[in-house]
Amino acid sequence: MSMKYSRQRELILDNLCSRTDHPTADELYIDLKATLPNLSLGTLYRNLALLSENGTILKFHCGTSDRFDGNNELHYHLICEKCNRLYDLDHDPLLSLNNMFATDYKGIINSHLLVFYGVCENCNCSA
Amino acid sequence: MSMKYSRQRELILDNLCSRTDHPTADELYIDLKATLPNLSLGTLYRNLALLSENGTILKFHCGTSDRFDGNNELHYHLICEKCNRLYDLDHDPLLSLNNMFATDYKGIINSHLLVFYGVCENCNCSA
DNA sequence: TATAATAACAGTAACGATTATCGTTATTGC
DNA sequence: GCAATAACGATAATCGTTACTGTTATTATA
Repeated sequence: MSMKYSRQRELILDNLCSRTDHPTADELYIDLKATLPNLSLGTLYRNLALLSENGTILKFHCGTSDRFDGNNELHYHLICEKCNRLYDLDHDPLLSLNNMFATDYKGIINSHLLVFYGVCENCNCSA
Repeated sequence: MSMKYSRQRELILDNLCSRTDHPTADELYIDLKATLPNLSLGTLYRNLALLSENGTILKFHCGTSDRFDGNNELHYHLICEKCNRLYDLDHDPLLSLNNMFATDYKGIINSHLLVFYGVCENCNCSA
């Protein structure tokens, strides 16, 4: 089942890659309505699933819903415990973590997910 | 609103702490039905929420549902990409990660979640 | 140990994010 | 062009979780 081109998928990916706020499906949907007034929420979900399954984008669960990231390179996140937003953290990828845990492990370690919990700069300053 | 004792909560916690398979609410429910035939699913969810909010247990999202861990100390997990099970990894807590990322960060970092993706020992051996 | 206050319960309805279905439309290879 | 089929829009269904309601159990106090 090879992929066929679709304008909807292209615009979904464009939109996601142009932003760094890790939107939910619904947040993307609202924004995409401007350029694709007839876009169906089902189409959005289907394409987000396709794109995350083939590794083009990242998907992870945050609060009650999924959030998406157009940057599929290994990087780290902070979830603010006050405002529940999700932020990128600027740090080199720690590939050594995989090796560190692979020692003495009889399975295979391919990748990792590292999320920090705390208070973001905004919430910390305005507190 | 102080907590009152309840037999249901005690048995829920006992059950969760006695196992290492990180059950979903539903998996716990099935097991608890043996000792608490009248247990309501709402009661189970309410108590799991209470226990995770006060730090007695850990809750995290995995696949389509939440999974719970009776071990609330900092430790790490592996999600097997073949069988989708969740395993504990035996490794010292990396408190230095918090410090490493806190440098130059103007917010606050309290804790972290580190999950590895790969293939578990079982799936790797039987492949 | 009776009583009053209220946390917790069982049962069930509601919610909401996501997925599946279905008839139609668009893309692609021949 | 044309046939095959991936993708679409619209909408119904799913399912994990939460909220509601009247009742029961715990706890502190008299």
